[in-house]
Amino acid sequence: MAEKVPSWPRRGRPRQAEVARLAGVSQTTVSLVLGGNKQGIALHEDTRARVLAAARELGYVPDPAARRLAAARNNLLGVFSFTATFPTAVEHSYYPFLVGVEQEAAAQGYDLVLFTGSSSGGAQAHEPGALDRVRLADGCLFLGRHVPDDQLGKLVADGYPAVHIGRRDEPQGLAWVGADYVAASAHVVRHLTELGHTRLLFVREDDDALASTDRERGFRAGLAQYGHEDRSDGRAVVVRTSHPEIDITPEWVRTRLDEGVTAFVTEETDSGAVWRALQAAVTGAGLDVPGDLSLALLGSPPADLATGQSPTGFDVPRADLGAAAVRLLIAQMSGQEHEEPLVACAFRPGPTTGPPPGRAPRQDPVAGG
Amino acid sequence: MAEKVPSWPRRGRPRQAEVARLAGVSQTTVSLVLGGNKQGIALHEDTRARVLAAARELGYVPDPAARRLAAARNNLLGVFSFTATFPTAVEHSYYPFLVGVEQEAAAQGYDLVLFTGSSSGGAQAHEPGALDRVRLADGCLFLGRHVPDDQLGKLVADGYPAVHIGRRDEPQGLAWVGADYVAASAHVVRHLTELGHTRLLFVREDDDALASTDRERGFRAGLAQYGHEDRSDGRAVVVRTSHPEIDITPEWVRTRLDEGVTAFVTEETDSGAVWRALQAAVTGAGLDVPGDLSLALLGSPPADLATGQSPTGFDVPRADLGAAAVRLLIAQMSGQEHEEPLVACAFRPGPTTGPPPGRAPRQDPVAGG
DNA sequence: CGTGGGCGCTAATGCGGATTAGTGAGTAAC
DNA sequence: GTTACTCACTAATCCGCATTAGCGCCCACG
Repeated sequence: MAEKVPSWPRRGRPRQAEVARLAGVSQTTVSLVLGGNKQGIALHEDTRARVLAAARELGYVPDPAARRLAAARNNLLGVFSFTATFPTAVEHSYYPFLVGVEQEAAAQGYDLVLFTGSSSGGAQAHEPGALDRVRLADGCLFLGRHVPDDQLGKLVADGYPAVHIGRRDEPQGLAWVGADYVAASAHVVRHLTELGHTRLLFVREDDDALASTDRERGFRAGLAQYGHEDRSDGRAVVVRTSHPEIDITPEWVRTRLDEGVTAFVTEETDSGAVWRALQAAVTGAGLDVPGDLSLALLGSPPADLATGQSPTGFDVPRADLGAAAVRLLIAQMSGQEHEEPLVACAFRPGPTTGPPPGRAPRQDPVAGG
Repeated sequence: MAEKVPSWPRRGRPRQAEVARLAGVSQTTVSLVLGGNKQGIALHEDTRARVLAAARELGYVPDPAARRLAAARNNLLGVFSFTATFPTAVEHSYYPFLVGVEQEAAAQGYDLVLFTGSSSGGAQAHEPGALDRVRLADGCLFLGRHVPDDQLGKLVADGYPAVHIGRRDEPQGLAWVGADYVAASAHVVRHLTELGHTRLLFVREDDDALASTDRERGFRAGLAQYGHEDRSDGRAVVVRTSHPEIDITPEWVRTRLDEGVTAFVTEETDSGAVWRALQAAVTGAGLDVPGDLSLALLGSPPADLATGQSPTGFDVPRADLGAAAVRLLIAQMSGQEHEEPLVACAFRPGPTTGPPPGRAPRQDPVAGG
């Protein structure tokens, strides 16, 4: 009869038992010696040396699986995203986050496990139980808004360490890290104010993502803080549009300018539609930026427009967010309390803003700055 | 006395034993049901259902380490790169490969474990044993030329499933997948031949990377195959330069043209120096492409020049390579023999090639095509 | 009315290493 | 010459799961 011979592990790689035999000691002793004997058990120096020699001679390497089984942890952090983590379409890529995640994870001695919504032989993330796979890791990071609430909630309720990248309210108790859009947006308002602008207009798409809402809040807060409130005459400071390419025409822009608006602020979105429309309209109207008006973008321009110099605005520190998420997750795993979940965005000076027409930039610092 | 309670794992994560208790069966039965009962042991359908329900309710997920220890598989594929997997500098990014790796792995029901050279609490990849971490996964993909040979060789010798992305000779017996530069380069020669070019010049940097060597081989093979051999008068068909920006001047290009060269072929490199120099020289000489001469690039242009339309040449199918690597790895894990390790490059028509000056493109297919 | 044979399920064991509770030998103390 | 302790090391267990041998039970067959 054929011997039953396991395909892989039995080949070559020596066990502690083999080392023990060669050194003339027990497996326990080998484990002790190679494990550094943290429990301080008395061991003769000669024995130690013999074991070490034997291990070296056989080329012993511990089996990580066995080690982790015994140690009850695997030094693995999960990263789960509903969509492919590495989509072909670059604009939806999580890559920038992963840069930070990987660095921080590596620094903390963790490896990463990538779970994708479509993995596990066709199981989709919305199927019940699809998220359970992540339990394989010591803790898990979640990206994207499509992760199903109920399943995530269950993990959290079980006390499984989980951190969402991006602000998220839904599953109660879910930890998250997010960019401080409010402060960053207010900063842009401050910048424009310092340049001398007195009437700013925020143009946003008509959806209610938290990221959009936060930016609007920051914009309004900035207006209030930097003294735009009193100059307002009741006209809207924020406009919404669901069809930027239709609504935002050269005429529309001209009309706004006639009303006294000198600076337009808009936000980064998946499509970048508003930013595109605004640029097209301004160009179409034959206007000069920043000569005739200033433009600011709360976030980064769409990838396909990112070739030249970026417009004034701020950068979402995606790598920092990833790193912060890892730190928060690890803190959570070791039972520590939350760190600060908000990460500051970096203000980005740019060529699209300048003093309003016929006005020199203010030299004095704005109040409340 | 205080109960002995391990910090994390005992929390939340259910064991088969818990599932068994809930379902009112033994741990063995749970293992059988969840493991797909490959041994064909008779199990009542009701029992099966109860176990499944219990497992779902508890959110059971197998411990990969335990699974691996007991059965030697955990549906995890490793991805190891010496440098950070997500480097900040995009040009060295493994991203394109990962796109394919992730897709194929997901399709095959595997999750990915990312190992990095700098992980594991500061252990560096050149330290002995640094690569052993990958043994947690069922098999591992390796990227980059800096993976230490000796350690990789040891894994391979141990029969650990490993596949290198990119051709690699060094550790004996290491499987790899690579792009078929030879065929693709020959194809470019064919294309130029069909356009009517009779004297082609291959300009390459002075290094001996396998990728470069293969392209030259393909170029030469193409010359032979498409009938350039007999038209040769002994002049070099390949030139090497270690300082492209110095050697390749407008005058140099003019001289080559005077010698009868009508098409220049060069290759993708990290820096893209030859391609840059060639473009600069052609522009400097006031020559028109493809009116006065044709240019072809064996690979992709450097990222910063990739804005417009890409030159004639071919694309390295990085995503396909990643996917092929996964397939090869899985085949290896299941004991099957090697698949074809070479992946075809896609010929990329482009605006930089056309008929040579004063000559209409050939209408008849070339011989041997 | 044995008994052979599914059927449905479980006890027992092992994977490789970490940990805990000892065990035996030697020495010191009373 | 017991008792008391150290010292140096090991037997036994456990981690979580997969696998194997085998145990009752019920039915059919002779």
